[in-house]
Amino acid sequence: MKSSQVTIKDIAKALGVSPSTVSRALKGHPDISLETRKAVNDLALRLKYEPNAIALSLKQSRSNSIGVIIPEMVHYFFSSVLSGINDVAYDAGFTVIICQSNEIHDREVANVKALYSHRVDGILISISKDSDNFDHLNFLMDNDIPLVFFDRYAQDIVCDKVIVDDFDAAYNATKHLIDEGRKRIAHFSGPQKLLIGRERLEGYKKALKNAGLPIDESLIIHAENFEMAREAVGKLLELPETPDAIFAVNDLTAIGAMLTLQKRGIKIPDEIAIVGFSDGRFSGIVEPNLSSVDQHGYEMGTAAARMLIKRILSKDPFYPAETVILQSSLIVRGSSKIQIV
Amino acid sequence: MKSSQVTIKDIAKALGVSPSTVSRALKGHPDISLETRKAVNDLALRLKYEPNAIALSLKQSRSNSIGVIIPEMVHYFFSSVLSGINDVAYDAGFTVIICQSNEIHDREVANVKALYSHRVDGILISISKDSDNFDHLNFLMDNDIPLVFFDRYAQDIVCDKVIVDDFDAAYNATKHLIDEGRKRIAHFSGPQKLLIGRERLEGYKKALKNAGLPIDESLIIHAENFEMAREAVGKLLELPETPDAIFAVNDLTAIGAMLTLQKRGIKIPDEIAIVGFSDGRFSGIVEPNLSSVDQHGYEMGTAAARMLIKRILSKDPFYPAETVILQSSLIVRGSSKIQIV
DNA sequence: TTGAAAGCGCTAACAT
DNA sequence: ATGTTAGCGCTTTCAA
Repeated sequence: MKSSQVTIKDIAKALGVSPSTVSRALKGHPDISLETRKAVNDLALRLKYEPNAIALSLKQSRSNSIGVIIPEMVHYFFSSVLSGINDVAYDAGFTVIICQSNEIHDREVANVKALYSHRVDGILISISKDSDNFDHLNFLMDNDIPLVFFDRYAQDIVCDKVIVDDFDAAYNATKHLIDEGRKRIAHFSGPQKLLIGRERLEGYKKALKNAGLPIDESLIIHAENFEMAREAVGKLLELPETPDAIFAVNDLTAIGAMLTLQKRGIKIPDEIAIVGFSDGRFSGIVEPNLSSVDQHGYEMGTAAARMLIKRILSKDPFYPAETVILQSSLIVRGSSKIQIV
Repeated sequence: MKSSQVTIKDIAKALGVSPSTVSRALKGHPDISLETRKAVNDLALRLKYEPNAIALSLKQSRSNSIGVIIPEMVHYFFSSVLSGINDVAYDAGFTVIICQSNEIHDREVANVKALYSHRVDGILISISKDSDNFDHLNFLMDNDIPLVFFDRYAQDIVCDKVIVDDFDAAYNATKHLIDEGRKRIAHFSGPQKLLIGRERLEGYKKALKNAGLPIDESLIIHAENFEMAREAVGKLLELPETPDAIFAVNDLTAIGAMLTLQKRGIKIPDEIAIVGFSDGRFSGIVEPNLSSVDQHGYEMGTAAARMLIKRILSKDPFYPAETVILQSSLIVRGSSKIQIV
């Protein structure tokens, strides 16, 4: 069977009616007689007719598709977000076109163009690290393509966004350690160029301040990957007064710290408690299990997709931009809480 | 600026020429005078004209987009594949519509319909676990939509596929352990319902046989997750003769085994060597680092996308289905090789 | 060198 | 209850 794909015309011709009749019958228009309706639908089924979404899009200037631009998809957090977006879009009858900027600004610009060319009804974007020119996003705004940021956003552009409260999350993680009786809490900090790095550091400081604990700069060490964490642990242990807890900017550094400490015979959490910040699902593979902040990537995806679709369907062009701040949750596991047996 | 999006007509009107002239000028058609060409292109730039891909698709019955159906995207291997697909598609000027079947057959069917409706030029699919009816895929074949399987495929459908040689990978991993002088090698096996589970088990057995080693069923334990691995280690250690190596069906179980063994004071790799099978990037976070099989997800994605695009662009409907078998590579790290210092 | 016209598949206002 | 027509944005044959 090499039939070029079956169209409304084919059905019309076969039944000796006009294309418009078929179109109406297919969508159960009440004007059409039950008889014709049945004939049309039966034949459509037999011929496996599927509507041509392209033609529909052109006609209605609405493609029922949304675009997503993401820096990098091989990443637990981002792929979770994508998954959430996909599920919501699917339920709402939208298809999702996903572009990967690979953290390259020019590619992000090209992605925007491609999505615009395909006349997506809206775009979800997490901007790439090296983006500082946002002409491409302003172009979308000028052309009334709804835009929603998730996780990373451009400060100058007024539109919907979904972000996580990193400050709050760091504050809570640190406070948890304080509540557990820790007094000298170290922080492995992330890149201070990135907002998340700064926010997490600030949340940590705030928690100390609130608890009346001193901020000791020698306890704050930049360590954003596994190897740096191992070195950082070395530095900490050389300190005249060693810490009794570590709040790490991500799970990888937390685990790096744990393993290094354990190798030196230091008991976790008894001597040093540890809390990470979730990039993945590492928490279960260390002993004791790692306490960590869950960033709810999937929920971020669903929230962002819902906002976008709401805006697409809204007729009101003036309904104001919203910001959703997702709370992350601290999952307390064995690495930070001494078991009372 | 609320301009509804600028079209060729707008440019034509503004310049007092016909739409066809604009169309031709835009693509540098030699018939059009240099003067007109320049005028058109300048104005297009000024007006930020972007071609309407929808209209183009309708006209040419070619959408320049491909669909991907994937069981689950929050997964290191699958997201790597997606990343590879995306990069190749991007370079070839195709957009990618990604659908997630969530391992649900009905959803996979719905995904196929949606992609067909959008008249994608071809589809890449890794079928969901519970699929045994393939009418939806045959429908695509009947309608001349090129199909390429990656990783998981339907045996009854003749078309391009890209798969990994799990048998071979398992064989090599086991052989490596044998070459390292191991004699009693255990296997943590995966679900035997899945092809990969069976293939990996068979590869393991074949390596033993080839080396003249006995196959001891008490050394083969079903263990597909972290918890099961811990229990499996318990069973192994109760054996009258304990193993001197473990080949695990995935990294998670390998790490579960490692940590449990280490807790019991067993030295790795000295007393027991371990090799995993890569689901992610866990290998670096244990000490010693985990030897593991790299499945090259990204390369699978690029290979599959290239096959599909080649077929889309090919004019020859008879060019026969191909199967690409990707070799995976064993990455030997500390968990299976005793360092000569 | 340029324009007019038709058509991709579908829908909707306007007939009848 | 159904048909006719026009048009979404673009390309392309044919004509001028």
